[in-house]
Amino acid sequence: MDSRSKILNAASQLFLEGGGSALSVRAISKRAGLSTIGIYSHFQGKQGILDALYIEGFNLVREAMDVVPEGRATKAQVLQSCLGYLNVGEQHEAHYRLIFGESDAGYQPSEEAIAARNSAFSKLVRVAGSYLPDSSSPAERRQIALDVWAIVHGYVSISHHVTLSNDSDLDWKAMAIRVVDVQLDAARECFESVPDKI
Amino acid sequence: MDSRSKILNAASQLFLEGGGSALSVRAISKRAGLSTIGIYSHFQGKQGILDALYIEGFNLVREAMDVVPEGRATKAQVLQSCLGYLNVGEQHEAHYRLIFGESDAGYQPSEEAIAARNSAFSKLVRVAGSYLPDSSSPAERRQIALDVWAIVHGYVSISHHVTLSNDSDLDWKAMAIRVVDVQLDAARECFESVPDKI
DNA sequence: TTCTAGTATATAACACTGTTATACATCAAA
DNA sequence: TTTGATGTATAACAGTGTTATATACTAGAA
Repeated sequence: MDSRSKILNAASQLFLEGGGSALSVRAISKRAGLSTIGIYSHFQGKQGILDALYIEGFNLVREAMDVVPEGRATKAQVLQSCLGYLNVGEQHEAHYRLIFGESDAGYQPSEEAIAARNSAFSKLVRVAGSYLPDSSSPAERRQIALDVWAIVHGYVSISHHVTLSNDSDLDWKAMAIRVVDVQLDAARECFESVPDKI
Repeated sequence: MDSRSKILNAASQLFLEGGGSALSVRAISKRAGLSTIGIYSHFQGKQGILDALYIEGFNLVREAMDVVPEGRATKAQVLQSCLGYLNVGEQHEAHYRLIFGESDAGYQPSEEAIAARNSAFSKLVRVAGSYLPDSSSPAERRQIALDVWAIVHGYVSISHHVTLSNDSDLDWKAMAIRVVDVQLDAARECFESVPDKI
């Protein structure tokens, strides 16, 4: 295995084990059995490592939402896609926190990393938008996608920061799905009302 | 002015100017014209400084939502309270990011800080819950409050991390209010349906 | 007034962080 | 064999939070 792969593997391991605070340059190089210098020759320092993990995180999100076929989608399919997002937020907390700047206050995603983020959002736009009538504009599709994103992200983020209640049976993922469900209905009513009246 | 106040003022200034990354122990003490040691005698180190700012942040949120009188509230009043929350997210970004762990990955709020958070959430429960019928249970009130919190937080958080669109006229606060509006109607219908059928 | 106790402040150091200048080793091509 | 380039290691620099030690100052008692 080449040094670049060794470093990336070591970084992923440490990140999964201890989150962003466990990701020091020296810890990575020690785990990889190499010197610190490789992180600066193979990557652009710690920024490069974080970029790689950031991209990995958004790829997880994009793949988790990728359960809807091309063309029109049913509401159940859209909600399934949201559930995929919520599962990533639950199961890959470290990656998710990195995406929203909770792992390293100084980290700013590179252009490539932002491209990965936009790619995931495009997926969301297509999925959420595919529930709207064919007459809907791109702006309307982006609108509903942004609404869905804000809602599911809100629940994921709060679930990470607050022990939600004494009742451990409180299912925040189901709550998020229910809110999205209501919102999808509202959006469809709103956007369909005009054509219906013709 | 005593040393404790000097330190807290200096910390607030630096935090507002440059966010969490500008908050180093040495920078605070330099700004305050004192030695670093005061931060450890008057506060519990950097943790203590962050606690003070964390509490300040949640007090801002609680006060911003405090526009609803005791007893039953109109929907407009609830939405006004949400707008207060959204304004804090917009105007006090540094405090808001600290609350959600985006300023210092290692920071864990103390008991006192968590009490301030719970106090703000209690306010939200009372406000959002006051829109429900009197027959609603405490669990239902906490439920709708958590929904509202997740929604408004979702928009605030995303507005901090993504340049939302090419269209700068995209008003994410109005979007959040609209989603909360829809959700309040849905919740009221849901909880009122049973008594209606009696 | 002088001595003492206790508190507040300052200095310097420790262990850590990301980063980089320098030096060394390895290997392919001339 | 020599040259050049590439990859790696060591050590250092500037920064971080923290703390042990030493100093100053102030209040109260003899």
